[in-house]
Amino acid sequence: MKHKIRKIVLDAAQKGFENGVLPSSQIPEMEIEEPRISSHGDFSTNFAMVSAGIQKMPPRKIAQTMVQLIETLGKTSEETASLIEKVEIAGPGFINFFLSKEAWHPVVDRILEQDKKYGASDMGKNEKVQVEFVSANPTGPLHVGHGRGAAVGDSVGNILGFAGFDVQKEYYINDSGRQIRTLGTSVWLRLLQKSGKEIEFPDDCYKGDYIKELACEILEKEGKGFVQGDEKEAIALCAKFAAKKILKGIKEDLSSFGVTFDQWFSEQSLYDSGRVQKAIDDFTSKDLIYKEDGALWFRTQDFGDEKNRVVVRNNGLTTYFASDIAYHMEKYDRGFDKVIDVWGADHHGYIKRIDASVVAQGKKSSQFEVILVQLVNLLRGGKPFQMSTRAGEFVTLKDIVDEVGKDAARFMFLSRSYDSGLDFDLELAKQKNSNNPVYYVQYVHARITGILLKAKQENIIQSIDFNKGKNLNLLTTVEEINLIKILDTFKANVEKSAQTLHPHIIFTYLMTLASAFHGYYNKHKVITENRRQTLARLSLVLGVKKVIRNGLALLGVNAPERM
RNA sequence: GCGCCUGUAGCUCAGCUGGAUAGAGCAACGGACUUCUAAUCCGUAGGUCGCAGGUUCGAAUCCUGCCAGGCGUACCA
Repeated sequence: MKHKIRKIVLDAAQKGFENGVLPSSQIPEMEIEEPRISSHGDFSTNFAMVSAGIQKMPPRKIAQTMVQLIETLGKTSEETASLIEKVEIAGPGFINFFLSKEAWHPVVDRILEQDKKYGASDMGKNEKVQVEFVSANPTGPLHVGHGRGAAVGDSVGNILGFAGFDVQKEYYINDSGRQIRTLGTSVWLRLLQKSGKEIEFPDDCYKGDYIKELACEILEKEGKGFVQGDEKEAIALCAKFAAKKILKGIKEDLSSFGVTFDQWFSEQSLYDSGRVQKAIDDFTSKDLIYKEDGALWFRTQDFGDEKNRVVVRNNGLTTYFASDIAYHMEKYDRGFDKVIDVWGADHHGYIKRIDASVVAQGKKSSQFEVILVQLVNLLRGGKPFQMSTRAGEFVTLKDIVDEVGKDAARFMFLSRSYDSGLDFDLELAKQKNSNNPVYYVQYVHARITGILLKAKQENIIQSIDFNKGKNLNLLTTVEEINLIKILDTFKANVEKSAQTLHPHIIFTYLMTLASAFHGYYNKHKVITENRRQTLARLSLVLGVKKVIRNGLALLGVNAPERM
């Protein structure tokens, strides 16, 4: 609807220039906005104010001229005439448009026709985008923080896909390097303890109970003789076994959280294929890497980092940064126009150096973006939930999904901007009332399904799903027009969400739509004695149902038929 | 010290590519089920948009400087 209004303004301005009532044909940046206050119309533009300088006329004078031009336009264009009820000038020079009720009715038809595609956009122009998220080390189960990252990454991927991007979701497995060796050692030591050896468990090893369980499993599988074997070999075996097992658990936990990946990418494969070495050689030949104090340094400082960073330590081992460089090179080689990494906020110090490596290989800084997800504060009944990472006790993602459910958890994670820290209250997420936003929105879907089922039972409609609106001109109450207006903005919200990479925009939108629907539901009956009006209202609520479903799908939340 | 994020109602937060009287939920108080699901709705009350300057016809929104909180500042991952 907004772009229709914009077109009318542009046409009018053009006409004004041709007629000589406006001295300039230049069109400045202007806004078409939806005023908060209904007395300011359905749409409003600041055209007159921002044109004052160009036209060398006072804003209100321009506005007056424009109103006349738009009225003239209405006389020649039937579409414009049927769209606009009246145009007013207000305040310092706002031009306010009041639309006719009929102008809104086609929106319902569009929703029913487009169904699951309603709200989709071609804004991404099929551009190839990769979203990499979670990528937790396979050294332990996923915890709450990973959950938020998973929800955000998955959702951003969905939203970008819906907005016309060609999206691939990827998980990077850190299956190489020190922490995997530490994992192996941890399991090995627990295993030795199990078999009766007195060993002090080091502080820098993983302490969770899952390590002990893994040790038991290996012991059972390999038999008692295993502890007598070569230690180095045994640790390597432990590491491999544990990492594989843990990764399997991670996959399961993510899957029950509704998150699936298009690709799981192994860090080790970058070493095996020689890509890490190739990246180092490549940068060295371009003098981007130099040797100092026995280590190899990448000149990230030349790209705005605070200091240069080590890629190969003086003991000959590569740092994670080295494989990260190779990994990001590999991503672009796969043809992605844009690469998005979702990281926990505690990693923000890494942005500059990865960005440096991206720019150093000739990509634009805008082709790489990091979504920094702020930390989660876990609460229970309003009280902070202390987690002792040192003792290896923490609340896992699985615990949360088991306790509050996938939908509630995901909705909660996506309810706020990831720029802000998030309080996640387990008690609150479990409540099945208005304290818990997920039910508020899902309830709309269930309620509407109930209405449609009843209408079908009473033979008012043949099927609870149809793709053409009926008697839409009978939708005339303020609540109905208001609902349609909200439905109309869905696509704009999807686009904004895709552009800013902020899923909570969809959350906020769904809450607004749900609130408008519940209000309507309590004020008006859908099924009434008036059959024609009933059909009109059924069309409208079916539209609401579809938009709720589409929106929830973007967040990875189910839309239940019944609750 | 430096970097990133945050500061809006008692609480949790939207709004931040500048617009006309700053919103929602929770909590508080008062109402609405003989009805298509009350997991809902309606009403009342509640704000120096951290502080101070600046840009602008117009600033919660942009700029600068402070103040406060979180996180980070390794040849760790």
